[in-house]
Amino acid sequence: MTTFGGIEKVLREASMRVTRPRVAVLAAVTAHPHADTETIIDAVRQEHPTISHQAVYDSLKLLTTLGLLRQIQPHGHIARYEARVGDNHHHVVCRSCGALADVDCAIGASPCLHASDDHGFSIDEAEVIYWGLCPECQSAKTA
Amino acid sequence: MTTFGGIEKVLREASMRVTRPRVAVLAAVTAHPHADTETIIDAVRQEHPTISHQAVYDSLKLLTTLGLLRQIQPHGHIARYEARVGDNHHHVVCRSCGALADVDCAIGASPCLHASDDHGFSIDEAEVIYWGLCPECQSAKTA
DNA sequence: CGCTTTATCTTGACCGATTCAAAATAAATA
DNA sequence: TATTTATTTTGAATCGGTCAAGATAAAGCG
Repeated sequence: MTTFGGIEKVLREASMRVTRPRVAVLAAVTAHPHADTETIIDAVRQEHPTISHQAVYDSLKLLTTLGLLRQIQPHGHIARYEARVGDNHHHVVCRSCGALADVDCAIGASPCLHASDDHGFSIDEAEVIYWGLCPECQSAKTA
Repeated sequence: MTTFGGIEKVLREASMRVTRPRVAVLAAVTAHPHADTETIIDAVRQEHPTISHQAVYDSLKLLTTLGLLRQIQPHGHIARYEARVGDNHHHVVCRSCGALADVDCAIGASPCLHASDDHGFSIDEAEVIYWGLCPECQSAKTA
């Protein structure tokens, strides 16, 4: 299986063990884009009821570090994860209900990647979050 | 005093009372850009030792809502505040130590404000966070 | 200016996402 | 299959931040 082979290779190259929790967490996030940690824990336990929440937290952190997952955490909301990585896309977040959707940046492949004055920082990523109201909350307000 | 008059006017226009905690919090954030809540509490208490942490939390939230303050909260870091608002600037955050600096966007006044596909959201703000390493952490790594 | 109303503050308990730590388990290697 | 040690399990702890009830003080009025 592609997903399987992918994670195995990445883990081994990083000298990390290929464990059930790690594989299950990657699968769960792939199946549930933008899910929060609790949702992922539940999804993982559908298949493997004995996996602890701690193992899920650890796996999420490791997979994020290795670049297999990406963490999204808008102000005032808990962490969410997605398996769509490396394509430089961004997110719209609803101020009212926290709904989240993917957006490709209007500018192109590397939007805003260069700051006008980087203060000596070596920048490797530009993260963009668009804030607004989702369609549901808009109509709820006018109603 | 400009700051004073400014906050009074904004609060009254919003039908909010002008209270000591609110004025003190705005002054503290102005004096300590990018400070976290605890730092602001300490600063406020230098002048007004009896102000509670709750009042500071409430004031920060209110002033942020009214647009007098802006909250910055990069992943894995606690909330910080700044009084520089309305000029559409962004931030660089150090992945290693959490250091934070202001950046004006390279693109111009309204960087990336228009998403390619907004999924029906009405977008009012595009927030950009540049991730990287600050000068200190860069030299620490090579050393 | 003192009185009334009620928004705001103080106090102190509480919450929930995440982390820590120690003992138990299982992946990798020989 | 046995050994090593990275990972996981378990369960407590941490810590920003929030909630709630009673006390206080801004704002408006006589």
